[in-house]
Amino acid sequence: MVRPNAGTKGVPRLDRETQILDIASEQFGTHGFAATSVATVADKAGISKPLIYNYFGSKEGLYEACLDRGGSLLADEIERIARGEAVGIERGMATLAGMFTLLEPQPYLWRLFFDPTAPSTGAIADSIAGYAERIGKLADEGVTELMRLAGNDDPLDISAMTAVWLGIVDSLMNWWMEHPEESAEQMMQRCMRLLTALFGGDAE
Amino acid sequence: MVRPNAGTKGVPRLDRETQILDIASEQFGTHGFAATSVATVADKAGISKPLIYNYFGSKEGLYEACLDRGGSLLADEIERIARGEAVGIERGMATLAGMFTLLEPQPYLWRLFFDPTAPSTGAIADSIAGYAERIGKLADEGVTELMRLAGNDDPLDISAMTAVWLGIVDSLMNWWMEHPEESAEQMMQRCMRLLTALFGGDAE
DNA sequence: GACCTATATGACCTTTGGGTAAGTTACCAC
DNA sequence: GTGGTAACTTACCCAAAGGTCATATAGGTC
Repeated sequence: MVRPNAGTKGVPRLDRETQILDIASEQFGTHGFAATSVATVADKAGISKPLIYNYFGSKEGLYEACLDRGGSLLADEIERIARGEAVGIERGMATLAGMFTLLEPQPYLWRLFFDPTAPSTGAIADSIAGYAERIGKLADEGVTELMRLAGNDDPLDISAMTAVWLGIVDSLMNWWMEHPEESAEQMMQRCMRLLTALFGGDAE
Repeated sequence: MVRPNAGTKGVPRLDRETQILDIASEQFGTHGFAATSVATVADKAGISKPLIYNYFGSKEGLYEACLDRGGSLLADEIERIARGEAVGIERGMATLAGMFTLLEPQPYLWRLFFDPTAPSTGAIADSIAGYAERIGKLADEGVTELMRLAGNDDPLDISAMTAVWLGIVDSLMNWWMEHPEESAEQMMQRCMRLLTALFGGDAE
């Protein structure tokens, strides 16, 4: 039968891989791992399924490549902010600002690391755990410092507060994805206003 | 072939339905809608798949029945608390206390309403939206009042703050499910300590 | 021109899960 | 005793999705 582009020197592999990962990241990040099919990614990339399997080995391999690409961006940025001088809530706001800016062109990137339908064992789980550890470690540091300032060093309290902080970030990201017309700058200003509403003027 | 319980007057239908919903709620709430199969629910209930389809019509019908049963519990409790006199953060803490108590025997109930793998159109989506509206409406009332006290009546800010509040609740529920040894009372005390850590003594 | 490799495809296989067909029989009413 | 119904089952169907097989050929090297 006719095979449209078989036997062609098409797109160089590295370019094609980047294109595939752009589309796959958006699909996985928007719909979740389980609800995204390799066939859909291939369709949207204008290629065939076997090519994706040739390059990435499996659906999990594809997801892992997406994580590796996006995770470095995310974790590097959060680590960069953590090296700053901000502490406590100020550090939290700085982290949010950096993430809004980073994620503005690709807000779905966040969801790659917080997807309940991603595999919970194997390479993907290990990769997610690795990035979550990097991200959570910094969150934990920031939270531990804030809790220490408040005189609380209970490990379970710190763990719960870290979970709450990540839950706040997650809900803001989700709200933002439901309001894509809001810019990163507007989101940051909104966060400052919410902070002020909660703490009054001393958040300044 | 042998059909073990075919042709028996087994369990009265209402009793069997309750049993099925207990198991289905736990499976859906623990694994999510998509990752829960009707076959698994049947296995754990010790019955066959066709019986579930006979009683509930479809997988979506089964989920909807779970939502209807659990949603009334959740929404009724939150509405009961909302009729109290507490305002602002005090009301939020009262809501948490009520929910911890309600959910202690069945923490997965929360997840039925916050499952990204549940269908986003059709009857289930409508049902979830209905309960989410009841729950979110109360959250929105509480948040609107808090924001008004702070001098902020921007609708988008209120919407974002409501999302943050629900994100906090969601992250606490998830943390709790990862620490099932903690009692509802301990969770409430922990929340008070986290609150104190953030606001200092005036949260008392 | 021959050979090799890179880039690519349609067709196919297998498994899984939503759902149904056809059938069984205990219990109850008449 | 007969008929009807409720509660129930095994076997089966179909579609979808993960993944593979066999094949095509443009372009580059020798």
